[in-house]
Amino acid sequence: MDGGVKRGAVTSSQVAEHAGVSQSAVSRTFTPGASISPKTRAKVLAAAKALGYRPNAIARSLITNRSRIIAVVMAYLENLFYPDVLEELGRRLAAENYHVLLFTGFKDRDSDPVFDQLMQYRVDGIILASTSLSSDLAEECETAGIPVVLFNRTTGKDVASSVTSRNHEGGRLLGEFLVGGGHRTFGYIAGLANSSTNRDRFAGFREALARHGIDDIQVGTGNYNRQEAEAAARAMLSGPNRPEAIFVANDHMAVAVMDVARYEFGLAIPADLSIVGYDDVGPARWTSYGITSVTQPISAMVEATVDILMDQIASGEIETQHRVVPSELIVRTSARLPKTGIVEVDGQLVYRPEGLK
Amino acid sequence: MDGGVKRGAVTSSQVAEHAGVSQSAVSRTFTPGASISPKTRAKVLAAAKALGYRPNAIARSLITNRSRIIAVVMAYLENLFYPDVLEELGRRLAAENYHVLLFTGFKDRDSDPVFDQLMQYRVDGIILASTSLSSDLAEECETAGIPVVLFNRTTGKDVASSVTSRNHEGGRLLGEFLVGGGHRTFGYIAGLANSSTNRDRFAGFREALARHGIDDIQVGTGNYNRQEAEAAARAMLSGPNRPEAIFVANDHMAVAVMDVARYEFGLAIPADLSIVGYDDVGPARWTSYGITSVTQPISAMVEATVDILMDQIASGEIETQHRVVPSELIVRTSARLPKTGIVEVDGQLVYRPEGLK
DNA sequence: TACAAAATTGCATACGTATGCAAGATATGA
DNA sequence: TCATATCTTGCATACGTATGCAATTTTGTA
Repeated sequence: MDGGVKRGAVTSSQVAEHAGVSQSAVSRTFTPGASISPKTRAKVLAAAKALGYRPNAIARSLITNRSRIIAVVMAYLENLFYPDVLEELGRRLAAENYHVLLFTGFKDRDSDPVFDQLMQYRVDGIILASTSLSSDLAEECETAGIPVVLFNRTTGKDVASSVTSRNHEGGRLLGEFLVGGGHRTFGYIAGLANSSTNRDRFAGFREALARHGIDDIQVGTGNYNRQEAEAAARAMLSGPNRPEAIFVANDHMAVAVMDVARYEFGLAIPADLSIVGYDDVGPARWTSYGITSVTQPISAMVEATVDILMDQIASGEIETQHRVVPSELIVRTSARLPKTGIVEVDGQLVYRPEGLK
Repeated sequence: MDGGVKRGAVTSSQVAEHAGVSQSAVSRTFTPGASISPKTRAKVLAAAKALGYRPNAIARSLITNRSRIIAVVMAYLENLFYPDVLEELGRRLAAENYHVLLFTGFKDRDSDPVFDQLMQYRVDGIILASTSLSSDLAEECETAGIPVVLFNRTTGKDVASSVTSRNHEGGRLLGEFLVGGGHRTFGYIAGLANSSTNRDRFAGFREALARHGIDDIQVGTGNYNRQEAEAAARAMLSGPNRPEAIFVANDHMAVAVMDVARYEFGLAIPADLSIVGYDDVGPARWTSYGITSVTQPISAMVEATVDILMDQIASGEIETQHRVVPSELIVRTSARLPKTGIVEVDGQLVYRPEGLK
């Protein structure tokens, strides 16, 4: 309630006065490529240092119409895959001199107010890593000229760019791998029904099994949630026809399923039951689990995401792109092995059967 | 390169014209508590809706000198404790109508450029959850009037507010617990040497053991890093005097240590070796690990953090506060149990020995 | 040395919003 | 009904920076 007390906020005008130059000169000193002589530049820098000046990004944004802020929407971070992505995004965007405005910790259905908030900050781009985008919101971004990238998901319509890995192929590989390992009965613990990853992975899996004449797959639903996955595992394992192998739609759930199988049902893995997962996330690599899993190459996916954004921001043109990065089946100890197709790459065992691809 | 093409950015003036009122009226419509009649307010809202208007938070910040942005600095997210904190922060700050500008994915020693960046956005507050603050940076925040909270760490000097849990007491509790469990030889796998959490936890632990006449503790260093923790565990377990119990400075490392003990040394836990950790983070609760651990109450810690910030922002006065929230030793299966002191609370086993506290 | 070309500088203005102030409109009370 | 108090409203200005333009200085060339 005091108004004009000095709040330590040094302005370019103050620096200008202190250096005996115009405000323009100060601005040009901090604008790469602007026309400024080394002499005055030095004077300005000295004055800036003396006063502790930092350019005000807010004021700059107002006039340049560029905030250098990217909104990242990630409803939940429980699955370590997403923090890993976030960290890599932070790194890559910082390298481009962009910053991350993070929206997390909300229920998925409450994404509209979130969207409202991020639009108010005139972000230069939006990365959606957990929420789908309703098509009218996408349209609004389109007319507002804000590039949007769906990360690890796609929508049927061509409303926004997307970056995914080859989920269909990954599912197929896992199917081949399990059939090759001699399993005869199969289960699938699904992720969110309306997510593209879940659909694609399952479709590929089913396709592979069908190719070997297997059409019967027991299905449970975990919705990419630990507890629901545990419940689904209990139901599946206590049923009359326990499958010999289970594909769990991601590692986050697979870990939970494995604990249930081992400690609630006393099953040896992979002797009594094979489990495979997806994402190749941290815990999957830990010795206790050692989950055979399809890797989603975070670095490549993030790189593609930032690529698309930088491209669209620079050109001003928003034409949706869809990047699909390759992935690989990493072989560990949670599933019985096929006789052929396993090769060693960079010290890791990888499944690369002949004649697929 | 085109300049004035319509970029879909609707301004308050455009809304004003469309509604037949002044720009001031539009501003007042979107400013809670401003003087505006219901009639014109309705007109404005209608026009705003028709044009798809959203107030420009950037321009607003420029004049109000409030960005409603909180900078969160978290160098790495590998330890699930931090994503959990982040999610809760997102939730709590959103409730206060603040937003999170996240800085992550950088090396700890590169924090100065990070600091530079966040100061440019005139953030209303700073939460440091992974980096320590050099005292001159703290001073700069002080003079700039920006509140800073150190999360899960403190510094010796009183340079910034802090929120921690009772790390010293937690360490002591773990010591008592292990001694009560009949262990006679002890190891400690340390976190970062210069972190307050590491110092406090170890000091409490050592104090408890000393009270029982035990001064000899084998010490290895994991630096809160998985791989270093594994190496430290290997060294400690292959030494001539393998300890009966190991306190690992956080769960993130404890999980790794446990895998090494079980699968590289074939030790049964807790029969051959007891392990206790700290944080009570996700994986600690998974059946495969079941780590006996001191909980750090994320919700309470985040609440305290946001409290401090809101308080200081509202008052404009920055007097450093230090909040210490209570914690509890959660008993699971990774360590042998003492005969007394274990009680059940909300379906969880908790260690509450008599006569400590 | 003289002159053209290039580089540098300051002036003035714009970005989109909030807000003090005075004028106008409406409500209140007798 | 009128005088007074309370709301509303629009005008003008400010926030801190970037940038087109014209004026000025420096550089290059003959």
